Amino acid sequence: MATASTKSASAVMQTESNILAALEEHGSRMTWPRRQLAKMLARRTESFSAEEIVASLPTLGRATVYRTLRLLGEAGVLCKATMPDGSPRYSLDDTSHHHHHLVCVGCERIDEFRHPSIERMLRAMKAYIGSELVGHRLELYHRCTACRETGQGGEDIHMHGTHVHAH
Amino acid sequence: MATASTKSASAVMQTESNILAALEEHGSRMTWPRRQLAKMLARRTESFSAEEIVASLPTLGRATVYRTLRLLGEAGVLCKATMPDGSPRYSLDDTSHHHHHLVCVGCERIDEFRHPSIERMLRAMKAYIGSELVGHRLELYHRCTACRETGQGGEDIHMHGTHVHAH
DNA sequence: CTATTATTGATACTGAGTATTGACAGTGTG
DNA sequence: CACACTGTCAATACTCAGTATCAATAATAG
Repeated sequence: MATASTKSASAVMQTESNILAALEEHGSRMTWPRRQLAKMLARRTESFSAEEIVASLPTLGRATVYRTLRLLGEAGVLCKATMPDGSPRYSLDDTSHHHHHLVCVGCERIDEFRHPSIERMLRAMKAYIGSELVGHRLELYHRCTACRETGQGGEDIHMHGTHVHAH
Repeated sequence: MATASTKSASAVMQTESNILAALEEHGSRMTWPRRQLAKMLARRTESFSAEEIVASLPTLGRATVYRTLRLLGEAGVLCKATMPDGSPRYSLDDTSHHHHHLVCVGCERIDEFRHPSIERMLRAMKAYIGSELVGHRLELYHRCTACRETGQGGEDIHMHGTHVHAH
């Protein structure tokens, strides 16, 4: 378990070779730009935006970065979470199983978690809604213990209609 | 209850004067552009994008449209939901109470709902997560009965890493 | 080694807004 | 009613988060 900030969520470290292996398994060719990206991503411990990656690898084209991030998502080693303001943020992780995001509004750390109460809720909703449920989106926003201690992320959460609910 | 597509969710109709009253109550001045917008929105029964409104009211500036949509959100008569692909969609509704969105992937209709199992789940998560929960985001995607009958929205839901989970 | 096919980067585009700014309009007070 | 004081306006330009196009090139299969 890599995180000290919560007792419940985990963030699986991915190594460069891990990432490349996943890509290969997913049926992608092994290219220099992809190796560059894997190397760069493996070094990151925090979440990041796509543009940060674009900027930090100026020899790669934008399209390549975005394409590869999508591939990594499909390959199950990268996830894309939505911040309270709606902006996307990526993070390396084992995304091959069903899970949800626990996002810190202070440091933007993204953890994954699972909890039976969620599956239970989804089953209840499935029964309640008359029609065919085809998907769902759930993110929980919190202030991790580290951020609470340092006072990070204490500002009001900007939810201007985006339907991020306080409480 | 306005909808026939599900038995559980409701879409409250808002009239032009309703909308303007909410704006006024929220402390906004009564201006011609806002009246235009209210009139236009009151006619819409389906969800819409901000750009659709910008295009359909060419005498108003973009900024005015976006600003006013935000105000309407704050005033509790408009909500902004996130589609499976991450794009935002607006819909008139009574958003003054805590609720979530039930979005049809066929016709993009947005309904609001509430269910005790969700509150129960959130309470459980609050206890489970060690840290301070500050917000959450939840949307359910479904195919409404009308769309199932007409075969709309049967295509695969594009969730390319956005963490919209099937099942 | 060669043919096939995936991949690349450049460029330009879309969608969804936000920032800036000078002009103008609504309103509250005298 | 006049005036000042803000709130609001439209235009413009900008950001961020991608996607589309496409000709050139690289990876791999046979």
